[in-house]
Order: sequence, then C-alpha cells, then structure tokens
Amino acid sequence: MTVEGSASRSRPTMKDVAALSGVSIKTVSRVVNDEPGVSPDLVERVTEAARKLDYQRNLTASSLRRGDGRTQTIGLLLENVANPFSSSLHRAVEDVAREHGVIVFAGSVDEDPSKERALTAAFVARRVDGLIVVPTGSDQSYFAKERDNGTPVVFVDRPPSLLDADWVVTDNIRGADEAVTHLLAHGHRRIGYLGDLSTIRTAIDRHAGYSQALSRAGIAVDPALVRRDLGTSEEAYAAVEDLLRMPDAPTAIFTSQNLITIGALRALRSAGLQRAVGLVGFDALPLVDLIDPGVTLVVQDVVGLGRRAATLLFARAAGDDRPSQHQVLAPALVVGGTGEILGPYAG
Amino acid sequence: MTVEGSASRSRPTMKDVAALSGVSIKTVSRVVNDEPGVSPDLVERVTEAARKLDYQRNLTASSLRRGDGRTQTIGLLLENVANPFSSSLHRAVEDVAREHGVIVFAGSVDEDPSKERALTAAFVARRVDGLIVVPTGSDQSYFAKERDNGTPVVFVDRPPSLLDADWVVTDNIRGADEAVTHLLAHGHRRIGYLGDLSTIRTAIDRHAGYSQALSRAGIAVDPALVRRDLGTSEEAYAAVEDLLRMPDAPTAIFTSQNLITIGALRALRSAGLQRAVGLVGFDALPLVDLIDPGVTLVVQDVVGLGRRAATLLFARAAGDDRPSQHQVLAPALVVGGTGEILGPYAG
DNA sequence: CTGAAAGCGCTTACAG
DNA sequence: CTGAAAGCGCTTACAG
Repeated sequence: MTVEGSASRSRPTMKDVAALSGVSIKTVSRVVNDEPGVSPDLVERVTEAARKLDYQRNLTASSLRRGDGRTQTIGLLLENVANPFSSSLHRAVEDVAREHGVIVFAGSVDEDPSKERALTAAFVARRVDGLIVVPTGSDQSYFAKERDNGTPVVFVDRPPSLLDADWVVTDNIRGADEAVTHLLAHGHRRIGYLGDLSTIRTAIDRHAGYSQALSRAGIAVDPALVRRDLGTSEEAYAAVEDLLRMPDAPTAIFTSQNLITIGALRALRSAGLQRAVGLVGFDALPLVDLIDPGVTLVVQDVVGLGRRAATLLFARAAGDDRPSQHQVLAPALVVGGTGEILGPYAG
Repeated sequence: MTVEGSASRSRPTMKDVAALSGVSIKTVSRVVNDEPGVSPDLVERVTEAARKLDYQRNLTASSLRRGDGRTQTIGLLLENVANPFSSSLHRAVEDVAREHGVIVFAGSVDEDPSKERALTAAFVARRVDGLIVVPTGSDQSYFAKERDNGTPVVFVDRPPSLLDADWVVTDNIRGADEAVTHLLAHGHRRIGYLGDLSTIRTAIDRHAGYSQALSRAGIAVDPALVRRDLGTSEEAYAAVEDLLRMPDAPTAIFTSQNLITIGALRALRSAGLQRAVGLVGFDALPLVDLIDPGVTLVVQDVVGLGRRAATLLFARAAGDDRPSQHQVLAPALVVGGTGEILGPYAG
C-alpha cells in the first residue's frame, strides 16, 4: 500500500462527479439528495461515478446555500468533559442528537466565565443549530443575542443568571432537604454542611435545602458547622479535619457535591471515623458499592436532564416558540450505609 | 425583557456591516480578519458597525472559500464518551485542540463497527481537519480513502487493522506481563485471566503478556483459568464465581480491563474473599483509594495518549508527511493492596 | 488604501 | 426529466 504521496489532494466535488457521468451538477445534486424525478439511467450513472470517485457531499457548503441554514451540529458546554457528571450528560445529549442526524461539539468551561464566552463564540462561528449549556459565573445575559440571532439555547443542571431562558435542572433544594432530613431521622442534631463555590446556583440551593430541613426540625443553623466555597476535594478534606477538631464536633455531615463527598470520605477514613460519623452526599459516585461502608447519596437523573435538554433544544430549532420552559426533575435518595449510622438522639 | 418574538431572524453578514459602515464587504473582511493596511478611520467605522449589529463571522463560509479549506474542527471517535478512559482521552485532546484554535466533535462508537463508519462519514461530511480514532472491529482500511482525500487520521489506544497509519498506544503486552509477574513474585502460581472481547487488539496483547509472564516463570498456561470475551462487568462477575468453584481454584486473578476488574472485585467481595485472592487489574479505577483493600492496578498514561495523538494529528494537518508514526507509551504498576496478597508459594 | 469581479461547493428558482 | 444562471457568506486575485 502506497502511503501519503500528495498529502492533501482535495476531495472530489459535484463538478467532478458531473464531469465523469456526463450530466450537470444540478442532476448530481438531485441524485445525491435522493430527489425524485431523475431517470433511472442517470441515477445509475451518477451513483456509479460518485462511488468511483469516492464522492462525499460537503454538508458545510450545502447548509450555506440551503434555506434553513442548518449545519446539523450543536454545541455542548460542560464543566469538564472528563468528569463523570458531565460525561454522562454528554452521552445523553449525544443519543438524542443522533436520532436527529446531528453531531455534537463538546467543550470544557472549567467554571471559568471567560471560557464559557470563548467556547460559545467558537461554536456560533461554526453556526451550530443550538447550544446546550451548563452555565458558570453570574451573567448569562449575553446568550440573548445568540438566541435573537436564531440560535436556540437550553441551560441544563443550573439555571442561567440575568436571563429568561429555557432550563432543565434537578430540584436541588428538595434533594438537600431530603439528605439532611434523613440524617435527622437517624438521630443526628449537629450536622455539618460542606458546599461548593457560592457563586454556583446549585450550591446556593443545596445550602438552602440544608437550612430548610434543620429549621423544620426546630434546629438553629450553627454557622460553625457550615463550610462553603470548597472548590476541590482537598479543600473538603481540610474542612472535615477542621470540623472534627471542634470541641462540639458534628456527628454527621451533608456533602453537597461529588468532589466534596470524595474529600470528606477520605478525611473520615484517615481519621478512622468512617463508621462513626454519618454522611449523605449529593451526586452519584462511581464504584460506590465497592466502598465500605457504602455511601448514602442523593442522586440526580443525569440521563433525564440531558435527554430533556436536548429534546427541548430540537423542539426550539424546529420552531417551537412557547415562552421559556423550565423543567425540574426530582432527585432520589439512595441508601448506602453512611447515612444510616446512628446519631446520639437515635431511637 | 422581550422573549423570542421572531424566532429565527438570520444573523447579520458582512454585507450588513458594509452597508451600515458605508464600505465594501472586502474592507469589512479586511477589518474582521485583522489584515493590515486599512485606514484607521475605516477600521473604526467597521468595528463600530460590527459591534452595533453584533456581527459574528461565519467561519464555515470562510473556510469554504479559503485556500486551505480548514474548518478548525476535528472529529474524535471514542468507545463511549461517558466512560472514564474515553472522557479523559477526550479532555487531553480538547486541551491540545484549544491551543490550535480548533474545536472537537466527539462521538461514541460502542464497539460497533457500523457506528464507526457512520460517525466517520458524519464528521467528514462536515469537513473536519482530521480524525482521532479509537478503532473497533477488524477493518479500518476504509480510512485510507479519507487520508488520501486530505483528512489525516491518527489512531489511539489501539492500532488499526488492515491499514498502515499513525497510532499511539500503551505497551499492553508489557503492562500485562508486569501485572502477572507481580502476582508471581507474591507467591502465586495459579493465576486466572479475565479478558475483554478477543476481537479487540488490546485484549489480544494483554492476553499475550499474561502468557509471556507465565512461560518465563516456567509455568504452563492452564486453559481452565483463562476466561476471554467478557463484554460486561456482569460477565466478569460470573466468570470469577465460576473460577472460585473450581476444585483447584486460582489464588490470584489478572483482570485485563476496568469493567472486568469492577465485576471481579464485586464477585470477590460477595464471596468474602477480597482479602484472600490476589488481584491486579489493567486500567485506572475511580476512587480506588476508598476501596478496601486498595486495588493494585496497571495504569495507562491516558493524558499522554491523548496529547500525543492530537499533537501528531496537527502536525499531519500542517503538512508533516513522514512515514506512519507509531508511538508506544509505558504503563505503570501502582501498588494498592490486592496485588500484594500473598499466595501459597510466598517467601 | 479600497473595491468590483469571480469563485469555494452547493441549492434555489426558473426555463425548457 | 434536465440544466443554465444566480446566490448562500465569505476570500482570492486583481485593478485602480
């Protein structure tokens, strides 16, 4: 097999196929697009020429000329394509996109608003048919321009800030409330809270759910037990160490996000307290069944989030012009072990 | 804020900017592309008009006309965007692509050769500047056409079949050999092998490494201890149960892929043998430090695989026409606990 | 320094 | 049933 040679010979075009089959490019276009009303004889000749030249239609040129201008692509902005939550969302979106003959650009924003803007611009420059966004930072108003210019946008996991738009999220307040209520039911009163960056809407809501559950139980929130703005597992680890050193240390902890849960589990383990301190975490954890004791978690319907966001986006792209749609999915508490460790007020 | 209204007003073009600023579209093009030699006065007027209209250049039209025809996009074919190995690879590729101003289409092949072909066609139809592929099935010869037509292709994780092409892989034979040698050194002689689908090249190589380590130690491979073609965690679980029921059961197991390792860990745990049977797995596992006992693993340099594949692809796209490049990265054995459980011949 | 004409690969809107 | 002309939004190749 001869390799390379003239590295970038350019691809055959309809013109080449037309020349080889002795018809006009319009006829080639008809055959390639399966338009009816071409004589069987020409269909045959064109098909054969296309096969011989290994012709592949240039969809990018096609969409430039077509009325609707569809590129059959969408852009997906994730926190980080490599994290499990993001990548599960990605897969769910991909599956719906595939049903529509659409392929997906994905990119990582890393909780950096300037990357969100840059990726959005890059996707729009390639004229994606729509955007699905896990927003970060405190201002998504600039997406209004994209939508007004004909690019629909659906937010997922978190609602946008300063913008009336479509979104699909989990009921974070309720999930956090259920987590804390579960710990209360197992005899805990002093329950620590470990939270993500307070600029993130999900973190705000989960903190609200924590406070709501405590106040319903008639317990005042002790600010000393609340640690927010933890950006990494390591910070969560340190926060747990710190909580455990308190004279009146918490007997249970609610960790409001997966990286935080991981840091907390490591800290409890290294202190030898993994069977002594109650814990409920928000978000699924991989291989949680192999951890001992098993971890009690509030899990989101990630596939549901992704599928619904994508379905809504394609509806918008097809002309759906209802007012902004807001969908809230229920989380589920999955009993694992750490959430059932009994506290001092049990029984 | 008024929402929606005329849903898909189309985007402003250079023509609109030209009209508003009273210049030709050629001048708008010069300003938008930062070409030198435009009077400051016009630069100012065009910039202002573009800002006012919220003009965003259509890169897709631009690339159609440009000489090189670059779309500043690449396509990435993964086993499944949601699995941790794939998504880490994705992130590494994304990071290199970003340095080149290129965005990434990603898609899941699910070990299905027909999906590989369909995704490749979809990417090529959008004229990606190159393809990075984790190949599946037994024939990648059709990629030769794409390369000959000017679309470079780099394979990663597995070499392609029936095609001379660029690839970047881990030294799987060596990794498997090290895993089994490690178990031998800890006193095991009867070592089980659990492997992925035998059509996958990595599975073939890892099995070869297993055999190689045993024969170097003068131990004959017992076919009863070898279980191949395990496609899921569940099948691996069943295979371990089966091995453990043997009268002369293995005292250690080498699991040649992450899903298989997970199934094996679950089976050992449910049999209460997680501290009795030695185990070394291939591929990293999330949260492995929280599992007890810790799992000994042979891990790949996933970021290295992704970065090198992407770097090679961009070199090809820039005209590098050396013969096919083959890069082999060394895996690393990470001691965790299960690999150090002593066998009957220890000490 | 600026712009009119042509063309990238395709589809639209006609005419025959 | 088939094709010549025009145009999608841009850039190239010229001319002034």
